[in-house]
Amino acid sequence: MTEATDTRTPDSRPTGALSAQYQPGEVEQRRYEQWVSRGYFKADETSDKPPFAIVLPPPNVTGSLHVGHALDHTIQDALSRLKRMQGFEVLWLPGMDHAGIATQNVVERQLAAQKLSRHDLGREKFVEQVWKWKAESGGAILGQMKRLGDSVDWSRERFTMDEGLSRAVQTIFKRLYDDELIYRANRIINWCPRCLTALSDIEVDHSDDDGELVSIRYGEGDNAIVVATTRAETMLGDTAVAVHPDDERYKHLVGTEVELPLTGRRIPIVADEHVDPAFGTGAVKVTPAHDPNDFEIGQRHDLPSITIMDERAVVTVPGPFEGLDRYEARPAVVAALREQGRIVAEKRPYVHSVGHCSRCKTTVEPRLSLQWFVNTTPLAQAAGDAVRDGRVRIEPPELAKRYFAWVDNMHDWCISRQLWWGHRIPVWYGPNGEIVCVGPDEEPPSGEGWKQDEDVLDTWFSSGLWPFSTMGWPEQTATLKKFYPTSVLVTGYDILFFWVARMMMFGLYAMDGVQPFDVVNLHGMVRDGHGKKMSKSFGNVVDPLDWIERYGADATRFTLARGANPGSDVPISEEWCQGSRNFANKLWNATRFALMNGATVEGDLPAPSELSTIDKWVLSRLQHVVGEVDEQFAAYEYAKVCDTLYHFAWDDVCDWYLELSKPVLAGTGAEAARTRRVLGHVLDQLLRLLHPVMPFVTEELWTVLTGGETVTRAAWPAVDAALIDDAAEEELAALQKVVTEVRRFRSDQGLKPSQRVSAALTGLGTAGIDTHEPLIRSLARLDAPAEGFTATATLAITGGVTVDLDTRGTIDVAAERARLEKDRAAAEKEAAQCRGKLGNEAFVGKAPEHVVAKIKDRLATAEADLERIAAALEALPTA
RNA sequence: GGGCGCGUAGCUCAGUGGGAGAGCACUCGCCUUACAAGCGAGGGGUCGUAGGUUCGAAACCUACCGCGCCCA
Repeated sequence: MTEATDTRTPDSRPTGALSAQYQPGEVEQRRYEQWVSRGYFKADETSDKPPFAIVLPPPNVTGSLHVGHALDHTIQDALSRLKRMQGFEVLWLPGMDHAGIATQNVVERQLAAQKLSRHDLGREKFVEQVWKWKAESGGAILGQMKRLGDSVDWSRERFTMDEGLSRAVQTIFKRLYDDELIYRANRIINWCPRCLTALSDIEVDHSDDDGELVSIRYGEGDNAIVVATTRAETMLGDTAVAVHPDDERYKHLVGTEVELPLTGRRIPIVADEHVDPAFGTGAVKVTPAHDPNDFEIGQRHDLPSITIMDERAVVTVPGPFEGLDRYEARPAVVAALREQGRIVAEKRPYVHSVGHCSRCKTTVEPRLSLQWFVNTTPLAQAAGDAVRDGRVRIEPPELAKRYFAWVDNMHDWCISRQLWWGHRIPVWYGPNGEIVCVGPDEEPPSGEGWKQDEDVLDTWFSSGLWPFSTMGWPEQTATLKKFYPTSVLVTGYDILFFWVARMMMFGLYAMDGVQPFDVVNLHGMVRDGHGKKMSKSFGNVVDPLDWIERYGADATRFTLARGANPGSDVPISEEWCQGSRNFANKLWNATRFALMNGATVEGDLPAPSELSTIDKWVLSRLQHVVGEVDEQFAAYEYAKVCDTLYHFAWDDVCDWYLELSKPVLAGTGAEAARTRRVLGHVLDQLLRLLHPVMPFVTEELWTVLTGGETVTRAAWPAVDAALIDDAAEEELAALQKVVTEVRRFRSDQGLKPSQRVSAALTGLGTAGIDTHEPLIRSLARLDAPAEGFTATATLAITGGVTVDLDTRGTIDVAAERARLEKDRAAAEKEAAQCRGKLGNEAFVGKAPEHVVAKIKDRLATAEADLERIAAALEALPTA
């Protein structure tokens, strides 16, 4: 891999030629190490430059770099590199999340392999074990980020469980507690019977699963009432039957009691607005301890709650079902009811929405238990207002609707987890029922009978503090002063609620109303080349490291960025990555060609008055491109940035400018010198523009081309309006038109590129391109008319140029006729369309003047074309 | 059930009132002295359907059909 590029020392101008192909592997590793060791990514809070800060969404310590990270990081890195070049003091702060349940599960699985549970070790030993795991196998992703080229400040790496962040967690917990925004209550919460912990609403994934719907008759005769349920076993904990108050069918039963089968208990029939009379029989069983809706009904009607299962979802009610798991108890209960003739109807399969633990996929069990909650009402209000009043901008703006839908209807947040890995809740319970919340600088109460709460906090509690806890909060650090609020938060729209809303709530609360970031830039999910979700079972998962290995980090990044249209998902495929690799190679070869031809960045750029039209044209195009890229970056339009640069580099620079410049570069005079300077300038600027997205190849080429130390710190190109030259652009368009038309003729005639053809060109002056005749001849492979020149074909080109060609009698008349007929059809269609519009009085009367003028122009062009085509057809020998 | 979004070339997507575009794929011709990971040329779309607004609709409005996502 190294033999390709090792002909020069890393920092100097080339001592030999660049290889014919770009080999990313060696370049990437060498450049990355150099960047870090030279401190290019270090942020300086004492700098006078304006700040630009991004905090990296902390990946899980258990994670490895997947393609979603690759997209997220590519965007953040592009922004960071752009801003560095634009003269900002950039902080991109890396770190990791301790990922409570996920990490604990990893270590528990390891223990299970040795037939051990965490309880065998005990809390202290277990947590020690987790730390050990973290030290040995955690954080693999950090090394992988380097492969991608992430320009993070490694000296500031943080971990949500490190000392400083733990202090931040305790500080904010205490504040919220003292402000009565944290409370403890017996509530129904989502419970994972496998992880044995509470889950917040967002840690539950819903899916439509096959189940059963069983209709059960409670009571006898006229008093009988039928209820339907997908979870028959919970009937053991029913404490009422509810019907809608206006439901005529049951009016006579409201207020009466009915016997609950299998238990002998008598339960009331209550009326509640919440019941949907149209669903099933219109009567529902009420199990307050095992269903969130039923819990609400229970509260309203003051019903008792009977817990019938333990934390592992095993039935605890004394009797025949005791000791059965919920899935064993369900058929057992149904069988017992059937024996009593109480099963009225059964529907299997019955598809309904079922909640699953987002970590282990186990079906969650709603469970009544004592947990800690955050009262989100005031916090969510502030989080919504910050976006409503424009202090925080969500990009793309359409996604703000989703954000509002969430923050404006937020439930209180269950923050306690029955885990051992995480921030332990800083609350102590005394022997006489005292409850003390301990702040970071306070000593916990000691003495007989005091015990700390056993639970830890939800992982998102600490990651919600990330934008300021990582900068040293609660201390008033220089870093916070310089870099808070952060500039942009880049993340996928899937964690808008998980994380963004939490950071908004905590940031505004902890930082006296100052938002944690000015802009939230949301991107989509990475999908395969057919827009399908990537999944292991489908076998379409892309490993970014694999692509980096085979195609290079730049190609991988370019592919991702090129697909990143605002608000929509990002499809990628290996073919497209190959295309990106090809693009990197194109840049490599263009630079190689330029160096071989003496391109330089020494000295001032010649004044436009001294330059050829070709040079003026490419400089003019460059100005437009710089302006477009600036606008596109400012609008977070990464796909468009890539597209603009791809076309400028490939079409304008490589296909036209380099080709047009070859004859000049072959010379040695002053004109050649000027073109070498322009070529050097254009490539220098192009490599700068591409650096944010393709950092490695641009660094390698730019340092070789310019002799500069690094492009990472080179100034971002600025538009020079004096170099915009409409006349040069028009002239080039006319030139391109002639060349393209001749090429088309040659191709249609089956003339090989090696076959020179004599031709006479007329009308170049009319088109304003008479000075370019030699260029046209070289690009279109046309020789000057020799003695005995006889035109066998005539090309009449829009703009007034005529090319008479002597094909030495080999003209394919049929092909030429077909070509001309096609052109005529197109021109006729165009002319008819224009005449139609201009003949429409309403159009001429109501359309804006410039639109009408444009149509008139088009008609004139089409008519002139028709005339020329007719003449050419006329002149064609009859077959 | 509630909300949001999307249907444009074979595939993936830009285009949001005034000549249907890109990348890839495809066809043809080329080892033209930077690059075959390349060069040149070309074919291909009644812009989901039906109405409406407008001088003019792929774009705006309404309905419908199909697909996706989020929430319950």
